[in-house]
Amino acid sequence: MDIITKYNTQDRLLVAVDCIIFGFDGHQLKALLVKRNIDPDRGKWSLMGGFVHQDESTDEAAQRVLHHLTGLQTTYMEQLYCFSNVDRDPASRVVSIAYFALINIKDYQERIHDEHEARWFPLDQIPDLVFDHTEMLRKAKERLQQKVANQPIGFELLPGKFTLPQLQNLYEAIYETPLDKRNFTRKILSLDILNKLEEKEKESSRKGAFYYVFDRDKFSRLHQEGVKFI
Amino acid sequence: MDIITKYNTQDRLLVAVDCIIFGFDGHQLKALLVKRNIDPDRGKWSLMGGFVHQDESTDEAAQRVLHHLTGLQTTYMEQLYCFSNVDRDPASRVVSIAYFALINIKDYQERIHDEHEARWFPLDQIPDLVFDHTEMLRKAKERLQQKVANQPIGFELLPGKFTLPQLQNLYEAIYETPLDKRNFTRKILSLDILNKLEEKEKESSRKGAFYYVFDRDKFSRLHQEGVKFI
DNA sequence: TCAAAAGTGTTTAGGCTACACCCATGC
DNA sequence: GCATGGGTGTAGCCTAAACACTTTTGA
Repeated sequence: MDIITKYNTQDRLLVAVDCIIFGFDGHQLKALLVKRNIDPDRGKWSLMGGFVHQDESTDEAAQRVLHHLTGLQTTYMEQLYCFSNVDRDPASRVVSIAYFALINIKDYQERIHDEHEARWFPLDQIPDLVFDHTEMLRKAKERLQQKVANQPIGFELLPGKFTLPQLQNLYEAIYETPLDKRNFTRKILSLDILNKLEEKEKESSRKGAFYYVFDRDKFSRLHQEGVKFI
Repeated sequence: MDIITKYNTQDRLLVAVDCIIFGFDGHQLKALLVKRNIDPDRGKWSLMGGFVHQDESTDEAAQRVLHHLTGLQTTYMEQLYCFSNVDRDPASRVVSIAYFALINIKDYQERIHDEHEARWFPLDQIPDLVFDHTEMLRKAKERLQQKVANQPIGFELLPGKFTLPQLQNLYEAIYETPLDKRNFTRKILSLDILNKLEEKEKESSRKGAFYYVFDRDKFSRLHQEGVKFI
């Protein structure tokens, strides 16, 4: 069978991307959802998604979709899983590649609300979602937990400078479990990937907490993979 | 925009699956490759793959492809990653979902050789592969290493009964590093997921090594996820 | 009797966990 | 001066790593 026969007789499918966008407001881990504006299921909450074009990779499609929603270009983004049940979208056969993104919620909160009917939902208050998006979100949360334990991606969810209590809150939110303050501090600082600033954050306490910044150079001097974070 | 307009104006893409099939012969970890029999790159070594049909999920497509090659139905199989670079297949735009499978090499070795131009290659002697299949294999190996440390999937690569030295060989092959025999034995046995048989394997030593079998019931009494194996 | 692989315990070091009090500051 | 959250040290436990000799048996 030659190439024309083989390739041309095959089924062609709609391919989509859906983005699970996580943000952290200092207390809660949240996901960004939009109101779906096409049928079927118009008006239900949904992950942000879109179809993959002929001339772009799924990574590029996911970046395009995220950029369209948030204006962000260089967010941390990672492919999650391909969802392909035949009847996952009742309107048509659509294979969807799910991506998850981590963004710093503060910087983009307002812009998002202005431009789209989008809202941040705490992970324990997610509404019913269209199709298999609930499953996608569940899987994304799982992956985030795994990932954050071994790679310094948690910092993507925080502003450039952050306090140790904020960082601990983030890890507690991701793991859904309280952590010991002294053990947490010791372990993070012992990795030697943070730089302490002179400046203090004074909004959430009278004493104030020192700001730290993540030092990518220091980190890259560790093993690229496999460093245990928490 | 209504559903007809939205869905019908989208690009439709060829979607394929490619299977990274791992086997273990008691000493080496191997991958099953086939000679590609269509253009482009006819005659080059390749992962086993095929196009996804309109009426099947990618999981089903991967099972179909694996079954076609090996006759196996119920192998351990897991989705690996979606590869979607626009020019990954020079003949046409094809999005490929890669799967990796673990099979017991001994039971199926002859059948495979008879029916297809397929061969087992040790992982350190993989030939040039078509398209991005080298990258797929690299990623599969990485995933196997991660996975086998936390879940008892290594047993899928062994016959139903196996000796501790065989099991250790397997882990050494996957991790590409020697392990201490005493520490290995103690750790595996302490998990209490193996049953020792009376019978000994006598081919590879004069003394003989006791056979063990993996006990799925005992295992499922442990946490479903998150047990550290090695 | 020798060669070749199987089987078996102990010691040590490092990391993880649990735990409670003082500090700095704004009101 | 008091309420609030920030910051700090130690001791016990457990797990992981290092390490060498004896056993079995076929040739």
